[in-house]
Amino acid sequence: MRSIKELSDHVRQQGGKVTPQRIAIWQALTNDKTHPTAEDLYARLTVAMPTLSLATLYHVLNELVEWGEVRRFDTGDGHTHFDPNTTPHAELVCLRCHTVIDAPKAAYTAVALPHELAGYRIVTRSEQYFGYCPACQRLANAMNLTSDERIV
Amino acid sequence: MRSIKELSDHVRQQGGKVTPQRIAIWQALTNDKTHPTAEDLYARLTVAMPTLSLATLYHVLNELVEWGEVRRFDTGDGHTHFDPNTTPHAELVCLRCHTVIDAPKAAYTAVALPHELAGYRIVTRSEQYFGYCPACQRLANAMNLTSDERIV
DNA sequence: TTCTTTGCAAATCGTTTGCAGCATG
DNA sequence: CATGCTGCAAACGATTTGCAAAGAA
Repeated sequence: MRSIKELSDHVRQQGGKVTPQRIAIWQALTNDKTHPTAEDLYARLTVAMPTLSLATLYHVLNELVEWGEVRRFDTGDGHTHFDPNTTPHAELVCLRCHTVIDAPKAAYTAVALPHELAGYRIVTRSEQYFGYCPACQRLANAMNLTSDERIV
Repeated sequence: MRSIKELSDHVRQQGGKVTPQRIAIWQALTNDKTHPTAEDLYARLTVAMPTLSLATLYHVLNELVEWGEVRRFDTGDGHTHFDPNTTPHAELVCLRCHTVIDAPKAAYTAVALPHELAGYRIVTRSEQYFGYCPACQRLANAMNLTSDERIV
């Protein structure tokens, strides 16, 4: 995601207005590596800005996604997650408990982002690895043990 | 996604049952490259199996995702899309109209899928490019022209 | 027979929308 | 001041859940 200053310029260029709500949301996302949901951000933001509405938050998030400043992705937990980190990296998502962390650098494609693909003007790229986290693997093992015991 | 036969074996190994509904859904997904939503699949399936319920479809889709046989992803249109294609490829998603197509082969990471990353047992990987499709670019251009005319 | 799965319908809940008042440029 | 933005609350709609009946193994 670009800086608050650059985003402000971008909004004004589009004939839009730089409001305290937009700035607050942009600030909350800056350097955020927690892959927050809208609810996560709302909880954080309302501490300092109690009147902020979820509707406004969604509106600002959606425009950031359309601008390619933030990526939106799905972990299977029924909540949409957002990530302002558009630098080369990949996420690691657990297929059972749906937690997300950034994948080790070695796992990410070093291929440069093309400007154009099949006539599409490319803005950003997203990469996710899906598997089972250490905790869920232990859980699965424990369940197998139980099944074995039942056989005995 | 693995073959119907392999999936049948997998279900039985887990102590599950191979039902006509599961088979029908597996068949519908086999070789599907359209990135269907649950509703898309439901419409297709109920032609031959009118009593199939959406609840069952969602249940079967969710278990396929948990097994790593199918990937679930989000295009921003409010519908979850599914893809049984777990071979190396990437999707191209329009940030404005939310359509999805497979990206050209050249755009996909040639990096082999690791079996393990940060303690996670890796099952599958997903890669998406986000940008603006030709039609939405034309739309944006048309809108800019209108603005210019307004200045005159 | 046993235990999983199905189907129906209702419930859930994340997200969007409409509109009147407000604030930015 | 003109227009875009906000907040509220209601609407929406995709997905999930509970439970009784059905059917694999």
